[in-house]
Amino acid sequence: MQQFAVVATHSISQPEPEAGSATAVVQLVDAGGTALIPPMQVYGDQLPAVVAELEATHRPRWVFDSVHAWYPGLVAAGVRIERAHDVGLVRAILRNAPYAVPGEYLSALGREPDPANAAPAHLLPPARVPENQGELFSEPKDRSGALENVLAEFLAQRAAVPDTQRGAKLGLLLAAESAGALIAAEMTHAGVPWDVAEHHRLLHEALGPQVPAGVRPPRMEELAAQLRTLLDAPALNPDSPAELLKAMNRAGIAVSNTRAWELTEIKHPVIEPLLAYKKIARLATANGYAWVDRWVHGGRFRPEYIVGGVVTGRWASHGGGALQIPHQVRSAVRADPGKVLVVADAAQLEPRILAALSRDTALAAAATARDLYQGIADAGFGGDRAHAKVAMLGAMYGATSGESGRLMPQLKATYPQAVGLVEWAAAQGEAGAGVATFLGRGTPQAPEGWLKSRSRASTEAEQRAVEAEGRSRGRFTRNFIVQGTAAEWALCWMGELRRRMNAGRAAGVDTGELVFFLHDEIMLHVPAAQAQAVVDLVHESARSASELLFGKIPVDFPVTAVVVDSYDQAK
DNA sequence: AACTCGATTCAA
DNA sequence: GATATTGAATCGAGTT
Repeated sequence: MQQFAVVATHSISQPEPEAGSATAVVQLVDAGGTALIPPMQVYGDQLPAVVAELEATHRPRWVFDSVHAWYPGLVAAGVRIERAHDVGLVRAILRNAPYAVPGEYLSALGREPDPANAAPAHLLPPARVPENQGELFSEPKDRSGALENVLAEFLAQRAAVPDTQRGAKLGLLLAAESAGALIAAEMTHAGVPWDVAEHHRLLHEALGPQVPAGVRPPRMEELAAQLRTLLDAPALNPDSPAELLKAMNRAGIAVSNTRAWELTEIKHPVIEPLLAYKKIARLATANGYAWVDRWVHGGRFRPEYIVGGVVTGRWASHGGGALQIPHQVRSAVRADPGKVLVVADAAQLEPRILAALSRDTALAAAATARDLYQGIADAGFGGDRAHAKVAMLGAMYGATSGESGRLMPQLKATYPQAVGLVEWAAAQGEAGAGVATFLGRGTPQAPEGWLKSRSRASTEAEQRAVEAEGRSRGRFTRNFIVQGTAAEWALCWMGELRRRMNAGRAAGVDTGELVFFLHDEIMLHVPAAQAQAVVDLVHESARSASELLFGKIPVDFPVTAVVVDSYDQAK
């Protein structure tokens, strides 16, 4: 019989014997919500011990209003749990899930504003400060955090998942999302191993000796002086695009912006030092000494992951720019002595996802090639891989013009099912309708009055604007089904991997830690002796995730996994 | 002083 | 006339 352990700050119906001193309450229930043991009042910092005990004896699925609020404290105390249900994350999915059972719960969700449309997550106050064990589990004791309410919403959420094939997929999504929240907390706790000395060395190499904050590093200052001379602008601040643009125009360089990739086209003595300046300026401001001081502690970079933070279901992140660790500094991501990094990524995940989604047998056949784009090239582009790739990316992103747009008919002729699916998704979006991922994560509702404003446009400029907006939403829905389903695949991949690593650990093998995740790429920090075993788990998990999602279909989802000492050695 | 916005560059 | 998706983060420059 499946059991659930609900964790909350307090209980309404079971006032504490010693008022004000209990810091949490835990209730074990069955699938119908019936209590299996009396609710347990937890005092002081005893929650980790209580959770560890129940996990060992009952192995329940843990129900939290927010895993992000509760689990980091448990992980810090050395406690891990196998399964969870994150009421908040599930609420966010059900709000827009087209296959959910309509009813009172969904209606209630529909009546309140979607927080996803509110302020970005990083602007909201942090849910919890995992610094002080004593205060760790003392939330304000409002009704909304009460155990009865968490349990009631949990049961409503279970009831909202229909007992159908679609419901099974939705249930998988909800479980995977919650598992993701556990993984996110564990990864933040583990941290990316970061070699500060190596980072400082490469900064010194590129920028010159370290200077106080606010002072321009020596190599940048030298280049700035060159730029001032070459542009005959003695007061130029090259950090100001506006000033730079004016100075360049004055020097007879006809540009309308100062973007690096456009400057590469221009022949002028100033271009080379300018590009050099931009390159190291970016390094200094985004990942320089200040970045290391602020974000690397105890040899670990610990970004916070925001599960489901992107509409498509991808993760967002906060702190240190974890979604954009530049290749320039990846040599500083270095395994501890005796350990190695296992870096794995899913090769050409999104087009393979499209093949599976659309059941396009021709595209599936191309996907049996190790290099999918070469497979497409050989099938319909005369072996021209570059053309095949831009055409495919264009189909998934919604390119209408340029080379990619011109290649679209050719691609559609070869893969009518696949291209037809993304075109259908785009049409849905343009018509103001929504679409859903394979497991059933739906797009948010188009803004109120969106269609109305389309028909009400009077002037020609207004008309053009609403048409552009419609196409924009079409590109969004077109990409949503692919990016969102790819995110589901990645979530299942990690979930499967975590399960196997936990099993290994339970059997006494140190399988190391997941330390980083980025869309279709994972990094593990593992004892060198276990590297090959972990690589095997990574591959096994990918196969398992593919079957978990799609069943047995003729589409391969190969992953590459390499064992390295530092991140720059991976691909 | 704090906030907002555009420009830019980084990532998958 | 042209337009590809999703993000994070920093800076300068203008605003409140």
